[in-house]
Amino acid sequence: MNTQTPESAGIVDPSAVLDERFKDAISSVLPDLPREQIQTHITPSRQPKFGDFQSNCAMPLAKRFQMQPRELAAKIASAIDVSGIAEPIDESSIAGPGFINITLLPSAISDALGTLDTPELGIIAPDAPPTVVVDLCGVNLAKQMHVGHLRSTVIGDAIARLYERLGYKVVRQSHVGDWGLPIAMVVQKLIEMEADGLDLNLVTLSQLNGMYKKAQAQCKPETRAVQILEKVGGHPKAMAELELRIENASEHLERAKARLVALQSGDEESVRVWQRIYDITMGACLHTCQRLHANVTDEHSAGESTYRDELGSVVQDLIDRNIAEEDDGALIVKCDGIKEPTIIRKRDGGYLYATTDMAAIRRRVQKLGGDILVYCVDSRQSLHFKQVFAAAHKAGYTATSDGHSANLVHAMFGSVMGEDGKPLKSRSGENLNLSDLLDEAVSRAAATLSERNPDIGGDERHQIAESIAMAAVKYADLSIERIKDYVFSFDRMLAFEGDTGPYLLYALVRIRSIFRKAEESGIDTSGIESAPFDLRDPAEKALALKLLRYPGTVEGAGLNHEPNRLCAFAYELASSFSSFFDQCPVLKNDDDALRRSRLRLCQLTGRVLEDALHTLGIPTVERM
RNA sequence: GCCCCCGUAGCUCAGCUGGAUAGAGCACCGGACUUCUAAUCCGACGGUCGCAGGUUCGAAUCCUGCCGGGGGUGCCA
Repeated sequence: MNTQTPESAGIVDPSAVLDERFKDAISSVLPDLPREQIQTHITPSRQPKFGDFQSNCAMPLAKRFQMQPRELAAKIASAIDVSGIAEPIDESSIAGPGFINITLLPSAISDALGTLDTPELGIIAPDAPPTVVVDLCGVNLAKQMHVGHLRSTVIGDAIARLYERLGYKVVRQSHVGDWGLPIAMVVQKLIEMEADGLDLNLVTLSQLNGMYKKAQAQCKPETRAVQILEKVGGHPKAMAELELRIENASEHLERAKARLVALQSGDEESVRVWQRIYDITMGACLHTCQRLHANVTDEHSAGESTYRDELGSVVQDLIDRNIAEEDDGALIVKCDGIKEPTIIRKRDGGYLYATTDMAAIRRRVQKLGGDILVYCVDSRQSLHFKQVFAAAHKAGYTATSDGHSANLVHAMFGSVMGEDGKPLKSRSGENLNLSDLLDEAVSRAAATLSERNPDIGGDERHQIAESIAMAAVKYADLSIERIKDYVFSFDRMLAFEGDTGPYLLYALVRIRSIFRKAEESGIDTSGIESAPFDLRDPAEKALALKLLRYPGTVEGAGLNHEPNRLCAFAYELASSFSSFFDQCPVLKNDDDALRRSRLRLCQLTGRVLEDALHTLGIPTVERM
């Protein structure tokens, strides 16, 4: 009953076949219309009563050729040959203003599922895969990761994984903030503390973070306070105290500036301390990335410091070719359509982050071979990237080796908000530390787990809780539209019910449980991957149709840099499976052929769900 | 001032290149566990898609204006 007919063998996506058949039909009805101009507008139907797919081609075509839409639809219906793929299409298939409803043949769905059921799950890599450089994570030296880094890391990694899944060549780049005055302040501070007996080998990132803040405070003159005091008339003692602090601040600042010069010129002691700061910071941050199941490692780190020898040549190059011009002592690049010029060198001769980003674009295109550059960075940087992208285009830094221009994308994202609607902060008003936040998610997950499933204990319980927590946090972050601010809520993301990471893991756990159970009961599952499909129940048909949308969804999510599309798919798939699980007995089924069909459907669903989760960077568990 | 982003059910969010009666989850109400993990399933309730125009067979989606919220805006990153 499931023999693949020659004409339907090899169908991955039925809508692709329907697309061809509709093009044939439309060509015969409208011979003057060039085939490559035909748009068949085939989409999955929203409601089962409208069939499985529909074509909305008749309305726009009728308009173009000044015909009645329903009349044209009728002509297409009588001309089309859907043999081997769908139920015959006739007048009764036409609905509303001219929708043509299509119901697939059961055999066509089965065949398509069979074609999907391969190691690559219907996703075919391009012959000549382009290179994508993904900018993500972007931690700063001497600072702990906070919620701001969560999104860049999680979304950036998901975008990278999507491209990898599509077969593109992916290069991750973490633009580490490891250069400049703030770092020099910490270096200076650390050198002073070391002189007082501090052992650098025992310093933690948390301590560095404190020093960073302290150093910044020490270098920040409180001139504003003096102005106010002068205005309202302050106590002489307070004035004296403040003036002393300003004096101290400028001393601290001078020492920091001197330290920066020393560091930049390669002074041995400065570099030694800087390296220690680097190691401490990256050790902790990369560990957090690992915990998040984000593929960000040492080899992906491309700190600002690595560009230090390129900044001068970039600036000189822009001057030589008259791309940049001097303005009020600064060096700027003007770009059409952007009012604000891009400043690439300050009046005092110093370089800015735009300069570094110009060098980074040049390296990423010309050295790393990037055809697409994706920046997964906060939306507040949108003007900056607009400027830098335009300046890089103007300078020709986006020219690829094959003569094309690289595509530069700012995959921006919104802020993480607290449940009060304000940016998420700790009780004391500081940025929320990311590893603390993850710890809390884990302990909440562990509490729920021991309540739901007390049988799981010890080490396994901890590991499962860790995975559930990461799945919850990451799914919450990935499943909403990137650009929007989102409200962070432990209660919602770890909820017992609903559209959450745990729900997806649970669906997978149930699938795995079926196979464990089958083994326990001695049910033979060997060769299940070639069992014929029998999709007699509406729930299994719905599940099958959902599965067929996987390759297209991954492509759409990847090329548009929108992981939330794949999240939505994963949720819908898990949901379809849950309905199926509820309505279609698998193991407790007397019909051996049907049981094998359903086992294969479970297996395929499990593979697709697992693949989707892996592509999103969400860990899975065996049981929960 | 100028520029960018957002505004969909009480709450949190979907809605792919304009397509049928705008969909989920939470909350609330009613059902389903001697049955493959009920962190589940099924049903009910719930919306002037910020407002007003425009484009057209058709607009949450595209265009213009306005209102509300957020962000950015020449020498920090």
